[in-house]
Amino acid sequence: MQSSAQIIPIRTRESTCNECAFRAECLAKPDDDCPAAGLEIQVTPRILHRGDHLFRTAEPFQSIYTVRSGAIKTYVILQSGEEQVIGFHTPGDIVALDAIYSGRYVCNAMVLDTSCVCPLPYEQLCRLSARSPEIQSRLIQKMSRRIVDHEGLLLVLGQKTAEQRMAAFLLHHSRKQRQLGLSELDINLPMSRADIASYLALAVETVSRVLTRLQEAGLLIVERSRVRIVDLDNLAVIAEEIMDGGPPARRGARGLH
Amino acid sequence: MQSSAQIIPIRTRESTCNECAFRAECLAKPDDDCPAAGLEIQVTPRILHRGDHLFRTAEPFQSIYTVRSGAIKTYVILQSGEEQVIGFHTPGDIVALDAIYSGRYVCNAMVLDTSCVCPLPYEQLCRLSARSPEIQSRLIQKMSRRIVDHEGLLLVLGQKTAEQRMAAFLLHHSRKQRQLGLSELDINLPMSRADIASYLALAVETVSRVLTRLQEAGLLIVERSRVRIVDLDNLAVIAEEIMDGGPPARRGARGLH
DNA sequence: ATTAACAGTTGATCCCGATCAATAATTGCA
DNA sequence: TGCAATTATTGATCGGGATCAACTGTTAAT
Repeated sequence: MQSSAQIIPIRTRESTCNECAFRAECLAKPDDDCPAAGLEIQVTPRILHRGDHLFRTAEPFQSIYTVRSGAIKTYVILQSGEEQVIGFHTPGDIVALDAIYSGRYVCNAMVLDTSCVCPLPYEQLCRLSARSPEIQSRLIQKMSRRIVDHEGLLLVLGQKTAEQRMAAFLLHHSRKQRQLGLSELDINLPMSRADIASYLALAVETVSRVLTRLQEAGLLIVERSRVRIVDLDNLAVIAEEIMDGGPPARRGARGLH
Repeated sequence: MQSSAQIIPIRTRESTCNECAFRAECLAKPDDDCPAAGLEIQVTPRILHRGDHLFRTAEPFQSIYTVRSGAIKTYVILQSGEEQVIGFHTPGDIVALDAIYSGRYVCNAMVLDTSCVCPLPYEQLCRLSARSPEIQSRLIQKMSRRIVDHEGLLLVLGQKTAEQRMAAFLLHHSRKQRQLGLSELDINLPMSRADIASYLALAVETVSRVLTRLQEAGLLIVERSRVRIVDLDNLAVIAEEIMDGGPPARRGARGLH
């Protein structure tokens, strides 16, 4: 369990690990029989700042990244030259799950707000997860979650009005913040209106108008890159509860109980 | 390597396995040292017919399914009572990857055309994949692929016109058929216009009109549930190449070589 | 064959959100 | 601190696709 030289246990000594995607593996039993004990992986957390790129399209795929703090957007450049936002990633999310398939990054990943990420070299992660059913299960769980989220987003983009999309978007962030133990009413939006518009498939003007309308309706208060939710219930009514499939899980399916 | 009683090797004796998602594991070296040799899992292929349900929303999650032949649609019922199609699944696809996260099926899965599927009990698959890096890698690969596909679809729904969506849809099926060794110009569409409309977030009338328009433009010939592509290149120009991330892969990332 | 139920096509109208245009507020930099 | 550049908001117009409506195959049951 002793780590030598540059190789340190996945339970890195850096920062709190509270929101690390692999927290349960590393911290569930903080001091003794951690499931990953004895399994080693090189994890060196990185701090990045607004505007930094984590990786860019077509670069060879090396690592996936767990977001520990901050916010990251992924996007592609369309042949028209304009940027298309694919997703926003906050603490607990894993970035670059879509790169595994092709072996190269298919998005650009740009930091929106000072962030801490843990690069997990994919080759090493594979070996680790081959030896630890918990970690294997957790990775698959995260990927399944991403698929569920995408399906929810597909419904939003396909069937919902501008107001419903915005409501669903805010609600989604509200729930994520609650999961992280933060306020569910005080939403921080580190991305620009243009980013939100692109992500929700709306025009920037529409995003602006809808926010104004929701504010006039007394559902929320908009203040630059922060939104205070006043009436969460009615916001949920507008969104009509289609994003997010439901609460976490029951049977984690990590090997038979 | 001998299988006893009901437990048979994953390399099932049924049908050809040509399009089985785990084909490479089972058939790469057909007779001797198959990577899954010695690892056992209960696989009993099932035949289903048009209208049959593979599973329904909220049923407890037991198995994921690999599609070996036929076609299956997944859908949910919205609170409005109307059906929303989530996806179409053809040979080589895995159904129910989104159920892993929550431990219950989040979609209904209905058979569109006589199909053969292999139920893979998830618990068993986990144990198997914990012992076989190849199978673990292959499952993760499939999940990553699904995420990539969803991202492509998000772009289509978010940014493309009715004509572009239809073109992208047909192109997607064309490519899938080519991968399966079938004609890339003679597309079979076992789903109804309503299914296509729901999936592409269009009205049924629009699907009809767009198909007519594409036919009048000489790009294809529509004959009820079959579409003959006449001008594949220009169809691709219309779709503007955004669905599908690109060709398969280079480094499969199955343990470092 | 008859007919009912359904699936698909075609036509006419309308509306949500895109686009164009102008202004206002922020941010960054000298 | 002020000016330039960027980002956000508000207003006016327009159009793609939804919706409503009518009609035309297709299939299946008797």
